[in-house]
Amino acid sequence: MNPDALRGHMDALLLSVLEREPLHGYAIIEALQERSGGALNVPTGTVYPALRRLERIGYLSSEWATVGGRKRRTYRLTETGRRRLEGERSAWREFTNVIGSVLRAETSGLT
Amino acid sequence: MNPDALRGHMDALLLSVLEREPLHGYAIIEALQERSGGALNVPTGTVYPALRRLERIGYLSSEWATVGGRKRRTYRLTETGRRRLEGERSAWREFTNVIGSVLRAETSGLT
DNA sequence: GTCTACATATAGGTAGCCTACATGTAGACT
DNA sequence: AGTCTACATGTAGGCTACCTATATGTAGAC
Repeated sequence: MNPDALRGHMDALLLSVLEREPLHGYAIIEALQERSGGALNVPTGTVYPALRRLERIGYLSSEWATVGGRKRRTYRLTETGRRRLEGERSAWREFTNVIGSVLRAETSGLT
Repeated sequence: MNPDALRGHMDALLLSVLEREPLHGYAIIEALQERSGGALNVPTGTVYPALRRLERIGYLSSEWATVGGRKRRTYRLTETGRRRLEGERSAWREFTNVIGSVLRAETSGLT
């Protein structure tokens, strides 16, 4: 997967994976792999800064937890984030329609 | 349309629009608008450098023409570019499948 | 004489994603 | 006791594609 292709879609992925339940960063990375059938291997250097950014702008909130002696920062969707996810979903649909309409180059207009 | 979303898909758009016939930059911009139903308004500062880049790496070739007193640089797909377009198309399908599979968050696994 | 459409081009800014590295715990295995 | 792997978070710095803004010029309409 060309890394640049993810540009501008990372937020949608992260918000989407947090929709059903709060998760910590490491678990988010695993969830992305699972849901994509192994295709998405997003590095920590991408995910952790992105989560912080999303928290900073109010789409996520986080709190620390200690599980089995290890510290986790668990992120959850805020109400704003949930609305944002809806926006991301419809933006995704529009995006695929637009690009798809160009790539599906019907050579013939009328027969 | 969020500009960042285009990242990594510009090449596919440009190659695709040149598939049926050679076009010059200005006409390419218009073709992208038409095919996308007006959604794609790609600025000249994006298109012209991208076309040069695609020529440099061998996907396009170009030649100057003068039409109605105006100079045009007309781009056409090379054989390599045509093969590349096929690659871009299948990459696009995979990309949308992967992202789509994450965004389509089926909350229930089995009923 | 001015305005719009046509037509190409580049310098410089922005920002998000990645690589590479740093840090630390827990548990298994030797 | 030492090593290795999985778990877990984080940052600094680089890359690069896309955009904004600007420059330059022709043709035709008004």
